[in-house]
Amino acid sequence: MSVRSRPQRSAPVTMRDVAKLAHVSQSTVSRVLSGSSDLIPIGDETKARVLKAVKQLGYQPNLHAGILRGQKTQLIAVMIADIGNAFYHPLVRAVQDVAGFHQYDVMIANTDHMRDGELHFCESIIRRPVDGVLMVPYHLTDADLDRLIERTGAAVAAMGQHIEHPLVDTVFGSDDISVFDAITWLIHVRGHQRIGFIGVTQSFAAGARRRQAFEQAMQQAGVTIWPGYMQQGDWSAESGEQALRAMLALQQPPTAVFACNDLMALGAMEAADQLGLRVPQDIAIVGFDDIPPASWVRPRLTTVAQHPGHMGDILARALFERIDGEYDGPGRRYEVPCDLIVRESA
Amino acid sequence: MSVRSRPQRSAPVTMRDVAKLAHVSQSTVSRVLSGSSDLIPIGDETKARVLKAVKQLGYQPNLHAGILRGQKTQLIAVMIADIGNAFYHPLVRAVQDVAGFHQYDVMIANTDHMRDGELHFCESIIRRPVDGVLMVPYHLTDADLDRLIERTGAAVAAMGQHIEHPLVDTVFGSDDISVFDAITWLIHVRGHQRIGFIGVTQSFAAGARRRQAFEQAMQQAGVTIWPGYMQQGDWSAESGEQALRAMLALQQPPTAVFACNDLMALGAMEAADQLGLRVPQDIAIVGFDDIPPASWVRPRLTTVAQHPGHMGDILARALFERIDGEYDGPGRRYEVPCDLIVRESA
DNA sequence: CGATTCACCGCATACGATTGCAGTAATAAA
DNA sequence: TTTATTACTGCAATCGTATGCGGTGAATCG
Repeated sequence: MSVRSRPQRSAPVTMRDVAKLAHVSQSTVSRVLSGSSDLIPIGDETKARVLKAVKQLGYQPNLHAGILRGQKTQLIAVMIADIGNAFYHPLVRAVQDVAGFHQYDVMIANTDHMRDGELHFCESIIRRPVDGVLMVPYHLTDADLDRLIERTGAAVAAMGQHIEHPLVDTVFGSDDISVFDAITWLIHVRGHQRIGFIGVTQSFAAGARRRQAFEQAMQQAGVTIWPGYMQQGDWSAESGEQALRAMLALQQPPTAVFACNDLMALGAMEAADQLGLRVPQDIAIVGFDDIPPASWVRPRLTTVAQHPGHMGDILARALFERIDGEYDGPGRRYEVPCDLIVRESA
Repeated sequence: MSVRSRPQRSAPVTMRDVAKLAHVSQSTVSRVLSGSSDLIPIGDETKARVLKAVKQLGYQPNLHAGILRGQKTQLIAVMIADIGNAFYHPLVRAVQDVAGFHQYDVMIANTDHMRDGELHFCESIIRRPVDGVLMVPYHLTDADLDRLIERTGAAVAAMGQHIEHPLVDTVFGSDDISVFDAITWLIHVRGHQRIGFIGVTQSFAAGARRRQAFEQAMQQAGVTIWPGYMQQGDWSAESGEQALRAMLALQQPPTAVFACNDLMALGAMEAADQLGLRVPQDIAIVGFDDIPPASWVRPRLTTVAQHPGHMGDILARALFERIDGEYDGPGRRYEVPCDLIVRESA
């Protein structure tokens, strides 16, 4: 090859170029390529000439042109909180795989758990409409989704129990049940009486739900929640570390803690280690999510497994059913159960 | 709000709608909105009417129309091997942040380390041209990149020492030097003589380079590499586990191993643990990358830190300098040094 | 042999926004 | 009063593709 030092963007190859080379009209090229030659027949010889010209010029159709004409964008958008959180990787990966199977590209945006980020995402989609949107919203309301759907006509699938829009398919884990079970297990099987909770702001629906499940489990077992036992983090490992430190500074520290996600649980383990406490003997720790590092640390983290990969797969398939027009009924709700994975940290 | 059960995608609001409402022509609306009213003046009263109509209809310009006319796509594409590998997260995140700052959306594709995947990515970009491409290619040649640039006119930035296209900006870590140093350190400071290597196929430029650095370090120190000490994985934790198992099954197993990435090193630690070996007393382990879990495991992993976030930032900034036309000279090469992080596993 | 049918192909328009060019009215200059 | 200038606005072409409609030549039918 010869690498020119400045490859002038050679004028892009269009259908007209192909047409000229094949001595046919541009419409004929279009018909040959789009397979509509079944309806409006094209001579075999002509077809061959066109195909040859296509190959010779290396013609690739320009998607943008078709999009303007109202065709499919062959693009879906994914909104998550933070690509840096391992919880989203299997989800994103599953979505990308399903999309790839359908010949679709995937746009990804982070919101950092902020409503502004989520709204900004919607604006982006209105400016650049896509065929489908797959999201993990924390703050968006059904009204926001309604606006999005009305303006863009996109199919929408979302993760989260709190989404109830009539046209949006949703998946969600049975996290409330699982939290309840995990706490109950901590009390009755492991014999803990002083249990702390590392949660997040109530503005996260998932956070509020898990906290409520925690309180219910405690109450039902007749175990009291001591002051200072309800700490708040921001989903990050660092915040988990701080939260546990705060609890351990109490006069009567808990003997076990439940963290709303693994990252915070891992941070808590770090704090325990630094304070010279043994896990689980001095302080038992239970996480939520079951991200890979949970089974790499020592002691291995006892946690509740969600199945983000599976969830992403379900969501993506549902989304493409709508995009492909195979389904257009009311929003479907898929619940995928979580599993308590008992390892060594509790 | 009222959630209709089937919000008919209300006919999208176009400039013509705005024009009609404001009793002006569509071109006038365009001029008001695109700020070109500085060159071609527009009456204040007219301008106000247009703006009011825009707000009233909630008009948002359709990006696709402008794109077809040769405007910017406001979109960049990112190609990585696997979003599931923690190494790429800071990189992707940095790119997304820089892109967001420039009001750009980001498309992401995985190649799973396969050449087919990389080529498929290029085809996608030719079909849907973007303003910029940021990639971590393992197999793509300069010729492939040349074709990509020629066909799409996109600015390209890549990670990898082996990319030398005259129009592509590149970043790369000084991984060869770091591997050399790490091995030398293992020999002279830690006193190891029997050192194993967990690498990958030679078809990965990075793999070949690190392996060569390993061999050079060994040779220069006059330490022999025993048969069976060169194992091959596929970058995954599982493969690292198997690789160490294979080495430990040798009659004379190594006392230390170097793994080409942290995932494989973590897998090796897992294997050591299962075989009842103490790290680092029985077997020392050194990784490469310094992903977060490296400092969560016990013993903490000694590893060579690359700085993917920093690299992504550099690459993204370079890319946007080209996109914005602030730079269009020859490809720049940025080297960012790696650091040996001594922790507890070696 | 004239009329109908059919196979095949091109013309022209539309999608939504930008922009060169032209046009109109009002004002300024001659 | 005529001309030149300015301030403002509209017309129409354009990007690349899909598609309704119309046209042409040949074959078939009555």
